[in-house]
Amino acid sequence: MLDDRKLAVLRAIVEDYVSTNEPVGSKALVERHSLGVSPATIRNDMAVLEEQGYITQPHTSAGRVPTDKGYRLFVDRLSTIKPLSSAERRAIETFLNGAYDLDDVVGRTVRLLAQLTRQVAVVQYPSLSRSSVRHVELVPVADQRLLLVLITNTGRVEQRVIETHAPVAEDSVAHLRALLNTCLDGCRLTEAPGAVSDLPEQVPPDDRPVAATVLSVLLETLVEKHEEKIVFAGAANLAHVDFSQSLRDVLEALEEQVVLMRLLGEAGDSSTLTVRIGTENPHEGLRSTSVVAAGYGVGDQALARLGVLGPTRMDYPSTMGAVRAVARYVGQILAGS
Amino acid sequence: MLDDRKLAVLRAIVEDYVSTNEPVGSKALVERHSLGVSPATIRNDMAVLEEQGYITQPHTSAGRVPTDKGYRLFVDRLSTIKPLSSAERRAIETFLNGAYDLDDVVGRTVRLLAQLTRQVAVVQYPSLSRSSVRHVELVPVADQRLLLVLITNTGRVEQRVIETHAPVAEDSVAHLRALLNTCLDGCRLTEAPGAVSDLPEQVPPDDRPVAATVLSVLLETLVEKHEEKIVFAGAANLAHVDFSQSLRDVLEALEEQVVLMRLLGEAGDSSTLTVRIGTENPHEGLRSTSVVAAGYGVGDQALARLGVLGPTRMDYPSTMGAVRAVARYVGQILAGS
DNA sequence: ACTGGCACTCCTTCTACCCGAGTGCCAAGT
DNA sequence: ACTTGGCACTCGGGTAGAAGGAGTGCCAGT
Repeated sequence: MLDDRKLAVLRAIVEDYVSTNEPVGSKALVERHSLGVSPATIRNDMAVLEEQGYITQPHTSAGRVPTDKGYRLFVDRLSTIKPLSSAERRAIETFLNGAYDLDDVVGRTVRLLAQLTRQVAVVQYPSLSRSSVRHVELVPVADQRLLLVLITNTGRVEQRVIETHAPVAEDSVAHLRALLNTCLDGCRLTEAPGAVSDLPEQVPPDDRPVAATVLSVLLETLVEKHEEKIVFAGAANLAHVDFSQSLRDVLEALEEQVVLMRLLGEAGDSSTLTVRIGTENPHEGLRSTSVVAAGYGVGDQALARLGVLGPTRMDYPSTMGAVRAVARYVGQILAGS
Repeated sequence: MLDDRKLAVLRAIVEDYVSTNEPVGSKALVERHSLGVSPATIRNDMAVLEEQGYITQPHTSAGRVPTDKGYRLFVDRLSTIKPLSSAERRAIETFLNGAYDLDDVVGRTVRLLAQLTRQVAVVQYPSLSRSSVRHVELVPVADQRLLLVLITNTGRVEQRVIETHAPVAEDSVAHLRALLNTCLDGCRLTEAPGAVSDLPEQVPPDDRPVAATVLSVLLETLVEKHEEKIVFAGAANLAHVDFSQSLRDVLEALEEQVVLMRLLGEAGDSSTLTVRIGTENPHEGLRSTSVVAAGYGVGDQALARLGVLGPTRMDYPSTMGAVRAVARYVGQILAGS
């Protein structure tokens, strides 16, 4: 029911609208793209496209604007992901290679992605649940306080202060630390609760209350807090876009971790790009924004996701190219460290 | 040259303009404040105030608006810091008490301050240079990689991955770790370079290259990276303000660490409030914003600063009250942990 | 199936205009 | 010497109408 030319028209409309930010009319269309037919013909096609819900006109006597459904079709069938220029590739490399710890990697990534796409970038920290324990450290920092540091194979370092409610001997701490490392070394975090279940039996009775406290904090850190950390950058890029709704809503949404989490979606297959357009979005205030996201990680397994948020009227091919490239590169960086 | 009534007029103008966001005229002024004189008299006073540069009119036949100089006088001599309501005090307590590590304290603080003032909040992490070492941890995370973790008495945890370029034996690592802790425990970070200067001599010749690498990374972490970390929240609160300049400039400035640092100013005496108004600001894009900042820390010594950024047209007494209260409370929290 | 022509719609821009808030100044009053 | 009421003046903002123009839908012809 949509022949090739109608699809070409839709594609042209999306492209023109994205680049000019103005409703596109039939005349402008034939001038800018060599469609080989007259404006009148295009008008007929447009009428059909509109009837089917792919485009709409802001008011009579204005050009057409793609609807969310139109963008969806464009993304699914009419566009190909645009590879980055070599200059951009080089920028990614030089920018990310200087990073020296996970915080730095994530921080650089989010700024890079924002700059590359001129939109808002969102990066989730590698999820704890898919990581495994590389090392557990237990350090007394005061009379009745221990600091628990957990280092994962993804470079993530979690720290928690533990109140012991009673002084703990150095020896006990050292013993407990050794035990923890024995139980947990290399262990997937999801399997951690099982791995430490019989640990209390191995500590002297006197130390059991402390051990229990430490364990409960440890498990809490792993289970409750897991994959909550997420950052964004490039809010300034929103300023020059005029949103139909208030910019405030978008900024508010961005400051809520929970919303950001849902925005990026489930961590699925590492290499898949997800595009969520306008009303497909879970959050109320983001109805006129789109999100392009991808998982990143080591090998096939996605550790977390990153993506870009912008107006529905965005340059999908380029954005998708940037997101994909950055996701891959971050995966490599993480694999190497 | 400015008698009491003229000062009262200026105060009234600032207050009215802040609350209504509209140029205030002589008639409105006598109606809303009991000044006991006629509009004509006020007009004369206004003319003087304008001549002296405290107020200005956007155009002839409009009311008056305070200038930066006017706000300055208001803040310095015409206003008193407004204490928080008890509800607000309670909010601070309940919100900050749940924090369990430094990241969390800082994160909660910045969100709290943003919410309290309905503006953009900025919080600097406790400076490394004024902290002392509580513990140094050195953990092998791969064949040729060590993770260096540095824990300070302010609860800050710094981590760096170190490439050793050669495999290192467990024993050597343990020895080095012990040495580091002996040298550095309780040591002020500023004195760290001296404290470790003779450390290389104490390690076996075979391990000296590794020790040197570790030390150089350690010192680099302490010296170069120090006090760079800073966060902000509440950007959404900027959206409903209409800036004379573009909102984009402000958002851009906020995303640059360096600018944020200079914004808060030097960490001086812990309890002093600094107010920087409009053009007093160091940064180009922030010429129509004001910053209210305070140091926070344990006791008299300021560890770092926090503050609020908003339009010059802000409610200074309340903002100053909130900043002061939060700074004090964060100091208490840090002292206790 | 495509095309040119044409009438129609309706947004946008421009102009002219009025209204009113607010001012500065002045002369008179205290 | 300050304060006050009166008054003319200025200028921005809002409204109404007109002109302009981009774009459409439809129709009849090829």
